[in-house]
Amino acid sequence: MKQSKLLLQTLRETPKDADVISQQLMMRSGMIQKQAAGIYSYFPLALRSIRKFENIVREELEKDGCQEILMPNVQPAELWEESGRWTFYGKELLRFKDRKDTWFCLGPTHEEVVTDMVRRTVRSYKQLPMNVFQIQTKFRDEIRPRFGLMRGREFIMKDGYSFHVSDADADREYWVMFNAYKRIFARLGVKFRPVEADSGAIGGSFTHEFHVLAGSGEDGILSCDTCDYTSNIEKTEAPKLATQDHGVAFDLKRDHFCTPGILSQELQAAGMIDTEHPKGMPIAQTSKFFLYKVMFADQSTKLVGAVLRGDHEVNPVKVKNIAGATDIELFPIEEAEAFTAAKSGFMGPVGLKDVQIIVDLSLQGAVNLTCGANKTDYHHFGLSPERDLPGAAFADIRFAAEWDVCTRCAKGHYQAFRGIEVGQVFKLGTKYSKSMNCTFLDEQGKEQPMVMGCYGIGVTRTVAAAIEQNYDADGIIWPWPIAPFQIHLLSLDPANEEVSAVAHQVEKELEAAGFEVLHDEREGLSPGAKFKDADLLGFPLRIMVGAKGLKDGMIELRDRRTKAVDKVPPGQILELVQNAKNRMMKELESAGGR
RNA sequence: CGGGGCGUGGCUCAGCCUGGUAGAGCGCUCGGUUCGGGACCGAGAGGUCGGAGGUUCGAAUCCUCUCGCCCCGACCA
Repeated sequence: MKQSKLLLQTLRETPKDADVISQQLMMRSGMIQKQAAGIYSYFPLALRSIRKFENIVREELEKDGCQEILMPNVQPAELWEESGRWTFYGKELLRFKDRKDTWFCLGPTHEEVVTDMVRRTVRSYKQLPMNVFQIQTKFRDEIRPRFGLMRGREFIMKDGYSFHVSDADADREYWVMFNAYKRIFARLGVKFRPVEADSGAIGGSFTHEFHVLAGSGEDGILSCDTCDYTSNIEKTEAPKLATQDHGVAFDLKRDHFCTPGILSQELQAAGMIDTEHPKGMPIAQTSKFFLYKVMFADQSTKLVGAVLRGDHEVNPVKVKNIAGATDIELFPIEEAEAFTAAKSGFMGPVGLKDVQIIVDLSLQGAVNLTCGANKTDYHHFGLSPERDLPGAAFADIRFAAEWDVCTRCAKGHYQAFRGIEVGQVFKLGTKYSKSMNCTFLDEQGKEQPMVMGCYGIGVTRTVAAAIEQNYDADGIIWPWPIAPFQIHLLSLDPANEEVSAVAHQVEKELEAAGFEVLHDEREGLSPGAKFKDADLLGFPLRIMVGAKGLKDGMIELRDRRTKAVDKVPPGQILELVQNAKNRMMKELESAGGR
């Protein structure tokens, strides 16, 4: 492919509205252009990468018997009304009317359509299980699209759905897909982790997210350094810490400490001074308190108070799940202050009415704690949650932290990573099959709802994530399997006849051997400019043909990642390229996840 | 949706405070000299200054309204 004819404009300067690396590099390298917030055009280079990744996905899914289908982007409201999501899905669902005044939406996901397809086609247990997928453009009208392809409104996604006669069979398929995803991301050549995640209010079901590891990732991940336990920090089980020795329990001393005007936990602890604590309280002997308003599926609400050790962080997702709620928000500060009759910083769990109190596990059995007195500027001392908070539940509601002991193996410690969520496997159960009446006849001739699973991969996000993990100061460093081209061939003196002849010969030879070559034969550009462009585009291998090298009968091969250069006569370049490819593919095998 | 910021040739930005009829660098075209890490000289093309209204003899500049975009907080692949 001749670069002079490629639809491409590289930029020397970073467009000002690009703020993450992948977006900056994809815009500078002419791969994408923004059309509107979160909506991009893909140029040939980008599309080549996307297609390559899609094909990896296809190949691996087809190995497990998944069938590719294509569903409509524009979906009738009827189906969404049936599942109940027309009202529940919020504003991310872009809705509009056609000329006949009928409501439609742009598909943000396809559970409704696929369930409709299957219920109209599958009648018998003999036709199950069934696993179908599509690779298609999705639209979600995100409140705040950002980070280029990482969180667009329009994006390409692989979504797959499976249908089963039983829960057990859905579980079996879940792990089949889990392993298929591991193969897919391993082939991509990126570092990744399958991560246990919060399954939300759907309840009982388990789910894994697949994360590409990158410092810029939006999600926190904790991974045990000894066993396989890896989870989203929203979900990571926090170990119960040993109860600390706070001496012999005494009664609750009300309004014991006065730390006026001091809000932060550390300063408060330091300011809690009495004759026995002239230097203030240790922070682990203080407690902190948060009031949440939780909402349930039937739209009712309730107040929940969370009590934690002063040096721990509350995890609202855990609080929400323990309360059995579908949604949670911090009780607005003014309302909370009115409710407790104390300013922020001095609220506490003692004596509150109509509040469900949940105490973190690490405070179970603790005595002589401090807590807010529900009186501005004052704290109680001597709190014993089990004694002083009747009706309180004890549960794990704190964020696990790096170096906490793993709850699964009790040996290892958590290590922290940042991740970009690129895929998810999820057991749906019968949520859609029941509401949409997607049933089959079992061996007894009895009608049963199908058990469903769903499996997503953000295709465009994955390509962006691969860049987030593979770049340097000069540009992208593509992993071989999804590089737009594998080889960048630079004619440094294209007007020189010998250079041109050799370069075209090399191009032909490599292409004949099955390699993808972009030939930069543009005239009138200095070598330096071509080098800069080549580094920016970041194909794994670069071949340089110049008059200077040919004087000695040599052309050069350079590795984008290591910058190592080999010189050979043109006749040996094919062999050298083949060796380099083999080496890179071998290195990829060790780069993947576990 | 709340808070903050920005809209000026394809890209990055100056000019705005203190109104006087639009500028630089990069990119692009043509000619010439260069040619191994973003070369140089000369000549060009390209902008209703996001949009509408207002103030004024005169608005990129001041006022009002609007649209779009970006960043920080609750959703998600």
